Amino acid sequence: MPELPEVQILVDQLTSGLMGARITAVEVRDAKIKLRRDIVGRRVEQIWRRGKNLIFDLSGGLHLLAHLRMTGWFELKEPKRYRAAIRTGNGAIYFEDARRFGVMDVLASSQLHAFLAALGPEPLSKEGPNLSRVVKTTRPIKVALLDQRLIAGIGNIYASESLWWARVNPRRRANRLRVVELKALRAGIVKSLRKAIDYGPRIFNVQHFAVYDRGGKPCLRCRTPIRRIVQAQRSTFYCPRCQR
DNA sequence: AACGTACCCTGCCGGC
DNA sequence: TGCCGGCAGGGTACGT
Repeated sequence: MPELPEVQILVDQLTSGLMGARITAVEVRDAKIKLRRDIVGRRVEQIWRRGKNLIFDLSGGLHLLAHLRMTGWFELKEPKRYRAAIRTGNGAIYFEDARRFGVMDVLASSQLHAFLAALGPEPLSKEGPNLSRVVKTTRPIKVALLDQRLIAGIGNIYASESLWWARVNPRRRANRLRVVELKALRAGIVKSLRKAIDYGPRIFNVQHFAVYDRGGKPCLRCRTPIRRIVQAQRSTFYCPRCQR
């Protein structure tokens, strides 16, 4: 599930339960997970995210980097099944991940920064979404928004959502967007991401998408049926009337 | 550079 | 009720 908003919500949840905790043990239940044991004994100093990556800063200059991919999540209470657990003085976090695509790694600071440097800008930075890399490609704007090197944190859901808010057609070539459209897109990205984050943990109990997974249903602005197309082998949803 | 395909896995859903 | 194909919000590797 997790794109930028879901990862941010998870960061907020984990921060309240884990900040300052000392890691006392590591349990790996899935051999696909390779987790260095030398994180044991270290303290969790900060939890944050970059794009869709979740980062635990540990004492002594190590970082636990996790990418949840399709189905990964961290739970504070023990789920039926989990791939790994990190135990602390007053509890544990469990890495749950049905499809087992998620990855975790322990990195030194220099390695972490090298990895993160390859990602595009943060859409929710103070300056707002920087589309300077996005507009250099001839690919359709929807496809460009999914490229984490061009802008970080937007996935298949929020790419469609952002374009709907911006009233931009997902098939438009990224490098052909006009200044007004880019301005609308920057606002649309912020709108869709912030709106999602504002739900907090309730996000999983509400259907809050404007277009995603609403093929055939009426557009919330003009009642025109939402259209589903496939771009780069993935579903795109948009309103053919609002998004010319 | 862009596009298509295959792959990594499992769970769920609709159709029969 | 049970089976089965198709599909899924992520990303990488490869060939054209």
